[in-house]
Parts: sequence; structure tokens; C-alpha cells
Amino acid sequence: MTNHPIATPLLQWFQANGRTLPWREEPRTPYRVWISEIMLQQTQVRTAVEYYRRWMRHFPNLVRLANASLDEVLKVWEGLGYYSRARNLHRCARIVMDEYHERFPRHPRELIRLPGIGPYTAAAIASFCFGAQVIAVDGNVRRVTARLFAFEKEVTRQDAERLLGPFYEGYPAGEMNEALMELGALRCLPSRPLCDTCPLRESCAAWQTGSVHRYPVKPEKKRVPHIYRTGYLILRDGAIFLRKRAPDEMLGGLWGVPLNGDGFPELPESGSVALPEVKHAYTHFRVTVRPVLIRLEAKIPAIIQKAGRFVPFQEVSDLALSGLDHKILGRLEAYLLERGSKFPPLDRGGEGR
DNA sequence: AAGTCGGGGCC
DNA sequence: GGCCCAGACTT
Repeated sequence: MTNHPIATPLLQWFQANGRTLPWREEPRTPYRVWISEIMLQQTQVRTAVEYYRRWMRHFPNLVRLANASLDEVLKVWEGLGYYSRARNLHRCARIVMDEYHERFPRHPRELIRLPGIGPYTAAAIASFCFGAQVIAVDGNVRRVTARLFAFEKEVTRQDAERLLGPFYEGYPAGEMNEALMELGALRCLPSRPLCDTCPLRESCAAWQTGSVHRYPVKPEKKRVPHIYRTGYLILRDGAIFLRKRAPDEMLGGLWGVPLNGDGFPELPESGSVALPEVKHAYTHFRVTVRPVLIRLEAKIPAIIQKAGRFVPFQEVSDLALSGLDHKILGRLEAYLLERGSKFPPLDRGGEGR
């Protein structure tokens, strides 16, 4: 029996205090693990759990997902962000159904070739579902590693694999991966870690030197630009003009209010009504949108009409919209309510159908 | 190695 | 406001 001074207490702690993922119900099929791991990319468990439950009601298995339309998939994903994850899930489901006879490949080298599955997710699926002896390096594992070894640089995936590899020998990698991630989520927190109750305290180089707060070392912070746009609310006979973004642009596949610039011409604002501004923060820039109700005298120019279509108010909630567009349409809803008119409430994720 | 790609939770 | 989150993909 192996008895590693770090791996053994880690697993003992995990079996007594870990296992907090709410969807760990058996059996942990590749489909369930795949969906949950994709949802958890750059997303906290609290945020993902309700999306996961709703997802499984809409797409309970791989075939149902593969046979759905991308519009349906994006609507269920709506609000989770990083929408390439949803587009890749859809692509991947069709590949696994058509080319892998509905069965995920077992080997990480094969899994990583599938769209949306990178080094972490491939290792997670392979170790959780197929017992592969591979390390799944996520943000938690990087942080734990940085403190455990008082690592003075950013911990790359290769660094983590090299430093943690000896711990894994003789232990099930799936359990070790989960244990390390749970430790990062419950004890080795990004700020104010709970070292008093950490099972690896005595082995932690950062704790031994009283310098836990210095790790992990953070890269330079870059200042984010702030852009200003005008959002065009073009109404006609109980419908609003929306455009569908191309698959290869930001928020690809989602519908939205057209903004000036950004593939859309400036519109004349004579006689228009300005609504309160909307602010929105993305990862690498911020935007302030000034929504305006546009009064179009003449017919819609062809260049604009080609960019989208007029959507009846009642059908807007069937479309997948970004968070910014929800905010903008919220201004319109408030404006119409003030004037005794009505705009249907915008539910997210298609639950209202 | 560095940029791009969302949104929510928390301080 | 800034920071972080069970990362992947492109260049």
C-alpha cells in the first residue's frame, strides 16, 4: 500500500470533507461529466449548477443534443457566457454521434481533438470516467501547486504535471484530481485561504515560510478600454428589429440590438428618444450603450434589412440574447410600461415555453 | 506567450 | 471599481 506524505492525507481529507459537486450522482457517464466540465470552465459551481439541471431537462443525452438546432442550444446556454462553449458542444455532439458511434473516446489524446475539449477537460473526462492516470490541471490545481512549492512564476500546465506527478504514483488519478480541486475550492482559497484546517499545511512551502499571501504570483494587470455605442431600438407594428450575429464574431449566433459601428451604419436620430444608458463589463473591455428609439421616415435601407429582421415582441424571448442586450431591452420595456404599453418579460434559457 | 472570449459573485 | 472563477482557441 502506498503511503505518500501528501497524497494520503489529501485523499483522507477529500473522502471526509470534499465531494461538494451537486451533480456527482452516479453513474458518472461521459455525457454528464462532459457537460458539467464544459459548464465549469471559468465559471463558479454556484452559477453552473442550475444551468446544468436545466440543460439535462432539455438535452438528457448525447443524441438529443446532436439532433437539436444550434439556436435551441444557445437559448438553453443563454446567460452562461463564453458562447463558443455552446457552439462547440453542439459540434462535438454531432461528431461523437456520427464518427464515434455515440461513444466518447477513452484516451486523452483522442478526447483533446474534439472541439471545446482542451488539456484540462480531456484529462478530467479520461480520469473520472475511464480511470486514465492523467493530471487535470485547472485554476485550483495551479494555485495549490504554487503555494505548495512556493513557486515564483506562473504555474504552467507542464509545471504542475512535473511537480505533482510523483504524488499521483500509486493513487487513482481521478480521485487525486478531484481532491486537489476540492482543496482549492474549500481550503486553498484565492484570498484569505483557510490554512488552519488545511490537511497539507505541514507540507506547504508557502505556509512553512509564512508567505501564503504572496502566492500565486500574479501577472501584470492590463487596463481595459472603454467604448461608447448607440443602440438602435427600431420598432414597427409590435415588433423590434434585431440582428443575428455571425458565428465567428463575438457572441456569435446570439441575437441583439444593432449598435453603431460593428457592421451597422450610423442612423439619423432626428425625432428619436434617448433612454437611460446601459453599462456592461466584458473580460477585456467595457462598454456604455445609449439606447435610442429610432423613428425611420423612409423605408429601411437594404443594407440594414439584410442584417436582421423584425421580431414580434412576443417572440423575442424565444431568441438567445446576450446580457448586454437584456439590459438594453430592459430599458425599452421600462419605457413602454411608463406609457401604458407592454413588452413581454424576457426570460432566460427558454424556460417559459 | 499573449489575446480573445461572458457573466456573476464578492470585496 | 478590480479580482477570480474545475479553460479553449487563435495567432
